[in-house]
Amino acid sequence: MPACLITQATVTMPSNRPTLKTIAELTGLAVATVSRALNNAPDISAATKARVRKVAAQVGYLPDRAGVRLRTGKTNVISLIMDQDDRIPHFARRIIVGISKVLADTNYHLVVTPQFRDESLCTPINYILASRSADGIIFTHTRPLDERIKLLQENNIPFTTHGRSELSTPHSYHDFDNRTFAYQAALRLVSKGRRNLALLAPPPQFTYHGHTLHGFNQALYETGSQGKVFSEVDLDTPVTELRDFAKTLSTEGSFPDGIVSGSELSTLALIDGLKQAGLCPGTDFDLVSKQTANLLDVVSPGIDSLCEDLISAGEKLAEHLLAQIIGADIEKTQSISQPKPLWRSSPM
Amino acid sequence: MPACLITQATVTMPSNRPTLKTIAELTGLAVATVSRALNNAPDISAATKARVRKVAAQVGYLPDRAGVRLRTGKTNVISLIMDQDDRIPHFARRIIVGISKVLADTNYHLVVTPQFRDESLCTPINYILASRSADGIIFTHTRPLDERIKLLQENNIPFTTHGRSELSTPHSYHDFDNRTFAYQAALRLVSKGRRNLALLAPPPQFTYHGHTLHGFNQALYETGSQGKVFSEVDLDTPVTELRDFAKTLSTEGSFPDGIVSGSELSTLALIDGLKQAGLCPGTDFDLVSKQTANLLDVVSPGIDSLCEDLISAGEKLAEHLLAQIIGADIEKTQSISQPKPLWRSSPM
DNA sequence: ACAATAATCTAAAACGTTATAGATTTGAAA
DNA sequence: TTTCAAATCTATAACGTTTTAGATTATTGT
Repeated sequence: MPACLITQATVTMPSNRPTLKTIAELTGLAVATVSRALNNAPDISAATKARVRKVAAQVGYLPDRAGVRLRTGKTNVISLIMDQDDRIPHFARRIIVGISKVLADTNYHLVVTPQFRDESLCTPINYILASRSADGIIFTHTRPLDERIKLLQENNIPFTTHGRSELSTPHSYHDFDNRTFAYQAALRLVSKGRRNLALLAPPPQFTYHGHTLHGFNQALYETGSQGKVFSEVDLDTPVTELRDFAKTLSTEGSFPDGIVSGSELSTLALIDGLKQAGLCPGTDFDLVSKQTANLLDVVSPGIDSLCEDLISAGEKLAEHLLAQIIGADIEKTQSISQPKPLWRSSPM
Repeated sequence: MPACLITQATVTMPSNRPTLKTIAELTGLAVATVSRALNNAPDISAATKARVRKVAAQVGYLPDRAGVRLRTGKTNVISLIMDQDDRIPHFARRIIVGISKVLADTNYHLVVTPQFRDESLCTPINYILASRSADGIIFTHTRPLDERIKLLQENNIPFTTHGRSELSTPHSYHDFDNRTFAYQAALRLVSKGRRNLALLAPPPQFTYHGHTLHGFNQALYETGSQGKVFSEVDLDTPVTELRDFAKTLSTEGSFPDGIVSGSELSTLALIDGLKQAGLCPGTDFDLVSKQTANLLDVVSPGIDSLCEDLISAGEKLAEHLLAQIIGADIEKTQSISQPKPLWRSSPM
């Protein structure tokens, strides 16, 4: 009777998965003892712990996440809020790779919670809070007065952010030093003889907009160079639009001969537009770009760049979060990474 | 006594989260009744159901995932196996965006399970199976005789794959029609007068390697054109190496004047190399590329491309998986998407 | 009016875990 | 030997949910 077989299989499959009970029966101990042994409780003898651990390994015991979670409230989950529409296509992926690397040594799982364009920044976080579905939260694209930070702090849940805020209460973060990036980028252009600089800036709502401008302006000031921030476009401008914008640049009165660009895709778009306008990179203008993937490897002559390592950023974020969960001081869970220069010796 | 406050807060915070019990007390019904009402059981009166649902909404009830999971075994999780080292930097992200879109209407969470380079393809899957931590699994980069498929089928867990296998037992998948892609790409080159074609093929271990070659060769055969598959490089070749390879191409005896490339980053690398060798795209050679992001928007003259929509691929995969979980036929959970041509009218 | 049936609700158990409070054994001090 | 404490283990309850089997009430047919 195949129907009977199927019914039995789907309805009352005994599920041979080993539990604490399995180990308890195998060792003759109580379930509570097995639990305490595996959790290294102080009132269990070393001999018993060893025996329990051996049997647990033999039967391939893995603690049931639902059981633990129900009893303790610990989800063993960390949640990454991922923007569904992101101009930098590899950004989230690299962050995830970094997080995964760190979580691999733990029993934390990473769940990706989407942030949709049409909803409030707080929506995904409110959901996680209401459903208590994560022990900690990571989000990116931090803003100066970020409402998410206040929300998370009020609810007393561990979190860390990619990027800083300007709120007075300290919080965990990892950030790239965009001030230094823009500063060094501008200096590099000046050292190549460029004196009329321009900055393709991040969108103004993000905190690193200010950092970038600060570094750029400081370099201008220190070197006595001219420079401006493109006001018509920013790093969120679609590449085709950016390309078209670059085409019109040369017709302007004070054509910038040195450009600092905060993303490599934007850089490629600018170069393409300027080339179409008949301008040659390396001679008519120079460009220094941030680089977060290897996208600039495919353009010659080589573009000077300063690298932000997003995978290691993901690692830092995960480390900060785990540290917080086990009670570390906020101050120990803050970090800033420095840009790594990749100056090309202009081949050809 | 602040210490006391802290202790109370952390140790015995009453956790005001509403449960079935809350609703039961509020309505005067039994917990079981509330549960059955919310689950729309047939033996609960419509009036009771309405009342329970109203109160549930009022108190903001969300079922506790751990409780459900412990009782039913249903995790409400689907797991995406994500390769940690992927040549196409935005691939996983777009898939995730698509999956998230579909899962947003459900109470499924997406957990990303990393696949590390040094471990077997089966390692992440074995972990998920052993820990029963997902109701369904999605993986990508499918191979002809994919061991993961056999493993998952033996363990009777819903899964779907990006890409097909050549195994005889049918399974759920979503695939891009790479045969048609290569076929149409080659035809396009022929229509532009190119007669000596070359294919930058996918790595041979993946199923779509065969599909791509098939379509390419069919176009050669039908048009009576010459063509070859690059044997020294493939789509997994690092871009710098690919660029160097392209530089040497023109010195060969039979220089290919039409190239089919399966990824846009590879395309950019090839173009850069050929340009450095003094060859001009559009005149000395033509190129048709697959496009999965907007990377080719930043190069002029425009490159003909055929688009694969990875976000909609993610949607399809999620839909297939959810359909399977509620018991759909395998045949209904298979799909193939067609390339969307994006022929440029060669500006400039 | 009575029994049979349908409709609606409920009590209890179970999933796997850990915390609490208590039980038992061991060892040392008196 | 007795007493007390330390060391080690265990029984029980609880986390929130659903399933099962049974209880209660309302409805129907005679």
